[in-house]
Amino acid sequence: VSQDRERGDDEVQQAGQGQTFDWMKVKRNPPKTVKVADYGLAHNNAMRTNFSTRQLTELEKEFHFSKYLTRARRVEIAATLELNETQVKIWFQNRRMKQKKREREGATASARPFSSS
Amino acid sequence: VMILRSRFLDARRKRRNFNKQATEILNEYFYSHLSNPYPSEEAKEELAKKCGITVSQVSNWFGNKRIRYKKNISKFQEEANMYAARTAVNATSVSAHGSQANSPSTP
DNA sequence: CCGGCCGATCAATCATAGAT
DNA sequence: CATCTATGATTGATCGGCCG
Repeated sequence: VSQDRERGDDEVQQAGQGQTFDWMKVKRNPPKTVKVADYGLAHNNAMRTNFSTRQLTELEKEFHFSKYLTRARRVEIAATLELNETQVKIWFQNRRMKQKKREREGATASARPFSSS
Repeated sequence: VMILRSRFLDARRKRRNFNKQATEILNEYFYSHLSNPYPSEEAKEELAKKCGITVSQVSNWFGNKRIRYKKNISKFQEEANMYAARTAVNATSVSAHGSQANSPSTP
């Protein structure tokens, strides 16, 4: 349950009021999304890839077919969609979490008449 | 920039801001735990109940709050002082060990 | 020892509600 | 009414822990 520890050092200048705690210094390492000599999209690293509608549609289709990937399927999908195997793996990972979240929300179908102001 | 920009416009289109009271509760928790604003699952559930929102929304709120706060601390200084004064329950217990034990319990 | 998964979170961005 | 800002939600990807 712990969190990321400070990676790299830097000092966060604050107005001298509240102190600067560790969580405020947390920095994520840039993505290593190697390759994908695509057009105007993510490159070697340090960028959040924007999946195309085609890729997302295909991934959704595959997910519907099977929530989990097999090595072979992952390779196939990655090749077809011009993505890294890691990206496909992560996409399925996130997709499963999303599914779980939706189920949880749907299950908690209690009366929730909005929050009035 | 290709066409096809129409991201299946998710549900994020019809967004509703939370109550002033809900925001009040969330900020109170956030600033009274500024040393470690990471509510446990149980704490999130309690906050969700008090605020009349879902646990996911509580998570989103804290996620956004944390990121935006550290992005520009000075911008929140005023708000921080306000809530800090409002809640004297300051816990500087970020010290050693990782024993949890957060929030009360089931009411 | 390694790779995949889970759960939580980060960080950037989207789209809208609200303030000016 | 147009414009700029505050804010809730989404999501590709990271982090640490756990497991086979």
